[in-house]
Amino acid sequence: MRDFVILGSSIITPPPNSQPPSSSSSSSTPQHRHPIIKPHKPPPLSKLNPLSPRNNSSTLLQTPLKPKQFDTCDIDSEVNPELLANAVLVGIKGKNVRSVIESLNKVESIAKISLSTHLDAPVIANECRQLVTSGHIEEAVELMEVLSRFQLSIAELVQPSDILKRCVLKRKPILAVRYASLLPQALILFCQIISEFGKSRDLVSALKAYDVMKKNLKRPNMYIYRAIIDACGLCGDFMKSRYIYEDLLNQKTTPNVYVFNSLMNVNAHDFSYSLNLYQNMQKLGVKPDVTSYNILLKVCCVAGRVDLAQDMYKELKHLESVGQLKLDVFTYSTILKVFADRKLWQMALKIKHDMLSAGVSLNTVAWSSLINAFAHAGHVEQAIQLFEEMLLSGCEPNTQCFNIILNACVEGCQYDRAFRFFHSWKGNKMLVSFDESNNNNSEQGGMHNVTTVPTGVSSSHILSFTERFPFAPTTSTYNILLKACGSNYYHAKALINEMRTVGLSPNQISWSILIDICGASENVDGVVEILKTMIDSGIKPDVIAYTTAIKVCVESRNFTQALILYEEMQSYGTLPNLVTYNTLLRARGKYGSLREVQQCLAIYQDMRRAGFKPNDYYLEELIEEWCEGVIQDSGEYECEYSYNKKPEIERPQSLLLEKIATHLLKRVADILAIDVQGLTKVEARLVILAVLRMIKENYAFGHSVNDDILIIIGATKADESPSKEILEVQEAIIKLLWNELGLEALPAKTSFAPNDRTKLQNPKLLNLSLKALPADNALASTSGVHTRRPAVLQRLKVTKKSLHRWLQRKVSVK
DNA sequence: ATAGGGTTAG
Repeated sequence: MRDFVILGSSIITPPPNSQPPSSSSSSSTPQHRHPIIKPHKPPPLSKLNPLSPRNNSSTLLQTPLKPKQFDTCDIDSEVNPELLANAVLVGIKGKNVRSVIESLNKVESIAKISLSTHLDAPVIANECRQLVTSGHIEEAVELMEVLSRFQLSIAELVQPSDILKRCVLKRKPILAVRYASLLPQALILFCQIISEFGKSRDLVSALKAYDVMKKNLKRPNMYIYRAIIDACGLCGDFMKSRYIYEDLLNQKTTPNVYVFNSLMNVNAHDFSYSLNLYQNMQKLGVKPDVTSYNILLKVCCVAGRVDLAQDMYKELKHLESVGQLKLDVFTYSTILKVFADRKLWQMALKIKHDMLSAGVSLNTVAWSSLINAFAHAGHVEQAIQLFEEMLLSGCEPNTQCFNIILNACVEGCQYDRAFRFFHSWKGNKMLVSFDESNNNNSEQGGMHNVTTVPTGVSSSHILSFTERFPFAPTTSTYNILLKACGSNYYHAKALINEMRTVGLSPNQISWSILIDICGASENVDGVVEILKTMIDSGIKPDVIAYTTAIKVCVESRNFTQALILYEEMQSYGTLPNLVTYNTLLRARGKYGSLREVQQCLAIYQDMRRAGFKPNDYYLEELIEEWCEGVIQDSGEYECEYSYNKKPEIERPQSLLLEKIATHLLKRVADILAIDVQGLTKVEARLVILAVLRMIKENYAFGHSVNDDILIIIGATKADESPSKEILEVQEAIIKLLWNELGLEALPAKTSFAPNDRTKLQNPKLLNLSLKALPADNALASTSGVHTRRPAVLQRLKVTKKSLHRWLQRKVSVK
């Protein structure tokens, strides 16, 4: 490290008299007079480093290494160079690199000893290579560092890309930077180090390398900034890219257009942030280029903002017409995808026309997007026609393009046709062993005619073209084909096996589709088995796989298994998302027992805790079906469910459930009050309905209601109006009781504070309830004495009389 | 130097 810092800074701050490394006169400088190992005259970059994008690196490169100036020290300056050189070679050959390095470090100064004249460069180079290939990169780099101090050019010793790749593999960012610092093309290599770590998804190392580089760079280097920002994007850590950006701004450095483009690209999924970057860019006077606009179009695309994308496109077209900029094939491809995603095939066709009149020819990607617009819209024939047109225009299809055609067939429910294409492209080498007639009959549904009548001509036509092109199916191809299996589980399983025989492996998507297919026959056991197979084969089921499996359970009315999977996924660290919760709650109609409803409520609570917006719609449906549904067929439920059982409360930590539990555990005679304090209006509604259902069911067992029931809504300070939340809950409860259940609900005096005057003075509430609550005003105005109680309980009273009426009703009023 | 296309759950 100590050496590196010096070397690193020497790269960044060239001595005033230094020459660029590519300069042909460099060999005459005094630094380069050593005869055996060639002086610093780098070979062409392309040869030296296949990774480097350009040979002309003069703008990137700063200077050759400045030799380290050793401190004057007490080391023997009379060392015999020949002896030392010999010792070095012996040390190297004896694989004692440490001792070599130590020996060399003892040498005080190149002015006093010209060791290099005595060293045999090819031997050292060979040893260095061996050190690298045997994996001893630390020693190799250290040795090269020492050698570089003796003016020995180390550029030719080993392929830089080879060492760097090993450093990336071994996650040695600092070693990589140390090594790169020894070479004249250090800055190019710096960028490569960062991007290679990024590609191997090792952002930690990329950032370490970046930090070390930054410390040794005098000025911020835009290439390096762009590299680290892209690495953040590759590793999915867009937040890091933002910190780097802020760091730049804090240094009062203005990023260039490339850095801004990379930033926008990495943050493309955050619409407002990207737009903000674009605005800042303009504020700082950085002129956007076509790429900037292309990325902004992509931002609109991922945000699903077709409107904005269209506006932008029009604006760009205008800029083009006044000669300010030229739209390229990327621009057109992106806008094509915008339309393809929305199935706007007419608009996509218009873009194709625009391209042709602008003289921009469609490439494979543009064709693919165009075809996909038709595929998504279910227009199989047009998609295939365009595919042929593409082939005729001389554009070569690739696997993704083939996949789009296969998917077009699948989205058009022409499953058989998808398989025919697949097999013809594959040259019929691998037919899956399944009964094709069975597939035809069971999978085609209403589209059966399509697969037999008009397709023959078109398909064989395409065949004649596509035979010339290589078709290498990928996992995506097989996933599309899996969908083409419809509900034929055996066919799907055969495809999964086929994947393995062609060297592909099923991914999460493959397994999810298989789960879905298996579930079509309500085969819950099969689904559980697939999840197990998935885990055994090293693929962790993701949210979608679990949610699909849960969907199968729910649709097969196996709520218990659904809950097991729900628990299992969390124990494996896979968090349920909104879809998962909705899938579980969607099963509301399938629930009957109190316990199942409670489990459902627990899920609802989990959902809220996980930060998802409670889905009132599902919840209200749940309650309606559970509570009011029972009212409708009140004659049957006694035998169906046992209400003497104590309900099992699974999550006592949940406030809602806790409250429901407290109420439901009480015997009917004890139910005097329903406490809904701290609950939202939806939750309060739930608790009340749950208690009412309990009462109703107990009534069927012969227990009646002996008193009014109080509903405690919340506490209010004596001199203040009830909070907005309390009033909202109260309003909802009154609405529920009066309008939906036909129960009589009146404000109840509280024992804490006799003055309830403020309670119903909220105009909103008055509007809603006064006409239904004739007793209310009288009650509120009776008391005139202010007390100084700290809290007033906001309560409603449900009258015994109305409860009796409600209990005796056989059919719901709804 | 940066940017574009295909497959999964409600």
